[in-house]
Amino acid sequence: MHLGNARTALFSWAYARRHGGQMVLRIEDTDAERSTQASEDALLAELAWLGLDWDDGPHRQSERAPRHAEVVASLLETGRAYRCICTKEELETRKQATIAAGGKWTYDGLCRDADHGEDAGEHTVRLRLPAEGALAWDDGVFGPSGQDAAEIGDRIIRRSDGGVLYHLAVVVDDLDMGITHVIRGADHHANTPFQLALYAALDAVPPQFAHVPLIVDAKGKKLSKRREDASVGHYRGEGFLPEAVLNWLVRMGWSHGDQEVFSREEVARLFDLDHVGRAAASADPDKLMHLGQHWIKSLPAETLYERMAPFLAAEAGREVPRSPALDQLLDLLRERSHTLVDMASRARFAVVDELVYDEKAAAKHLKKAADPLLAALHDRLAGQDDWGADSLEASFRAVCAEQGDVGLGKLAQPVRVAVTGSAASPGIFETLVVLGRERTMARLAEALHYVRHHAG
RNA sequence: GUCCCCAUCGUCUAGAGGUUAGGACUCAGGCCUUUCAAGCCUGUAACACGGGUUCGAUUCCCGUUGGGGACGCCA
Repeated sequence: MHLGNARTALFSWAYARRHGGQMVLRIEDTDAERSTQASEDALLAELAWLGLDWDDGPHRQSERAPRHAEVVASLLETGRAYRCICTKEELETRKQATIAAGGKWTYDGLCRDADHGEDAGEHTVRLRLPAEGALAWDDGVFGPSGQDAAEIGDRIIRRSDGGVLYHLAVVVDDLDMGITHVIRGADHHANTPFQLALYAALDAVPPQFAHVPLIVDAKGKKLSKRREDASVGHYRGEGFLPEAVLNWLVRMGWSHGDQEVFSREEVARLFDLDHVGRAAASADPDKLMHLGQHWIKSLPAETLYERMAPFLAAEAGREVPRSPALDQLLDLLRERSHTLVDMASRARFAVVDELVYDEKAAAKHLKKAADPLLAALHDRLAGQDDWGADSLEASFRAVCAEQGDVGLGKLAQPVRVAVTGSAASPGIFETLVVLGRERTMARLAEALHYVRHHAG
């Protein structure tokens, strides 16, 4: 699911929730080429992941083909639509000629009054637009909008293969499903007048339309569907929390004063079309990073474990059961992680058996100079009963004092590399507590061996 | 090309005639400190341009420029 679609879905959902309405999910799959079962499954999965639920559906537009055909037939019957036998090639030729002559092209109406019948051979069906008058509406975001009917021209509503076009299908479906509010991307703003003509031809009252500005890339261009970072699934895979992605999306184009952080519930309570802006917004990955961290920090321990479990398992190569020590570790890590992937890699040292030292970290901290410090600490801890953070700290400080009154860092860094393999981790005492006595002692011994045999 | 839309820090935005133009992200510096973060403090940084209207325009109007969208027998 594209970021733009996701945000549109979010706004629609929020609007419905805020106003006590019903959210209807309809999949517009009349283009068989682009609509696959896989794409539909992905869409539903992403919606669920974001926590956006619906009250009705999913409906598939493709299943309503008979109804669409029926409506076209009745439009033909009443003369509000007509058969057109102009071929694509003829149309293209006339269009180019018109443009070359400096004119503006809309369908020239050649078949408009020709009254072609069912026996016309291969033909399309066009909607007959009023010769004059405006097709106007009051947009929920853009305000008064509209275009003269004469500028639009009679457009095709049924292809020569009998399939119906999107514009006809949406209008019929929205009418049949009793849709009262349509919130969609601003790329549809210019399509709305034609759809209004369709409502008029059907003697129906159109719903309220609100067009939300597009999401563009860093260069200001419309997000291409081919860009992998334009999809919700991409961020999900990166380990971002759905809470973060939703928060990120809702702030593109919508604001609520100075508030930056919104839970799904708050969005449902506060969302408002009045504060949707009109300018396109570009998606800023840095902001997502920040929100990612914020939401990881905010999750309850239990939820955090549930979200982390698959990422932890991937890192460890096995299921990692929840335990008090793991919860403690996750708590230490949540402040410094932007994504679940990030956090899992930081937790790696505690869930694997074989530690691999980060090359640079080992070169810098596991040097000969660390030997006496590490050895003294190892001996001292071997005789220590209390494995609490406070006693560990006392031991560290005692070793530093007796080894020439060195700074704590001189000891802490080598130990950090020894037990986590990395030069960066949570506080060293907490880290040792989480790791437990046995593994700490083993890793200290290994590091000592490394210092004596590999270090330069 | 035609029609439509948009325009406040690099980015997301607040602002709806009178503000030291606010917040957030990013960036820089500082504090804290056993590392990495987090947190706290400070700083850099914006009303595209030109005309009006007005005692007074970021705010209203017009134009210019720039950007975007739509112009399909796609959705």
